[in-house]
Amino acid sequence: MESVFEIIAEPNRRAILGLLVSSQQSVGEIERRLRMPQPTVSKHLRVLREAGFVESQVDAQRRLYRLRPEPLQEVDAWLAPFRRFWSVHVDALERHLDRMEEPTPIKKNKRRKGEDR
Amino acid sequence: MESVFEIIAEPNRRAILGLLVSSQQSVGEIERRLRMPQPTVSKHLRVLREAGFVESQVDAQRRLYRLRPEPLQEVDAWLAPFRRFWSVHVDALERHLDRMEEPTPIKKNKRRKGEDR
DNA sequence: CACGTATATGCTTTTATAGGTATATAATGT
DNA sequence: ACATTATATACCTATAAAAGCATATACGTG
Repeated sequence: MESVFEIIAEPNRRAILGLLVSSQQSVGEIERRLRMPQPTVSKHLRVLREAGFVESQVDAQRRLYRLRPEPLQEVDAWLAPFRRFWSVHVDALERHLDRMEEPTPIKKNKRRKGEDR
Repeated sequence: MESVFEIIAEPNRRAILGLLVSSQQSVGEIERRLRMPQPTVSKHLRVLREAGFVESQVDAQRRLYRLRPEPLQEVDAWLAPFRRFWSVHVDALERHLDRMEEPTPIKKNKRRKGEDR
């Protein structure tokens, strides 16, 4: 499990991260809220911990897990160039739609055979 | 392969998306630039296409693939609550570091056994 | 010290997916 | 019609990882 992307590919792990974003939780709380077997929770928490997504603090027999920002920031950073891409394309779409406002000569269908979408 | 997260978990697919962000490419161009066997490229492109990350346009024997924004925007949307989380925590860290500027009484090590990080 | 509670780990089985190689399909030019 | 180029797909194998269950470890309390 090398990359942060593989870590967040697992739905249960995303659910756990989603829980922890509001506040820290014990393993048992996560177990109850997500209705997930305890070993499953512990195993996913281990993966998340070793990848730096969460850290734990001992509180008697409990372990309180809380979020750490770095790995998700890494995902955020990876998205940066694509954000630029799609803002450009929203602009292009808007310009296109603007042109649609004009008198509207009816166009022929120019789609070619084998082209999708 | 249900979720967008599983799709981008694969490094070759992320590489392909990274290539396409600048401009559309044919399968052969992707193959050469990423030094990836052609069937590998085609298979990953199929996955990406079926998940809506890319679309293709026929150009003679070639197929030109280009990016579509929606699935990555979905990832971006998933990150939103975490962004709020880490901006809060950067603030907290800053306040903490500010306090460190003060006269600095030497503290004892309070870490408990079994606590990580 | 025995017991209950909380969490972690070990083992086994199942499943999904990526890679490799060969081959199929499609379009083009001669 | 045939050869060439470009891309897609089929089949097989290897591998990794998730789930389930049992069990181990750790702490706290009577």
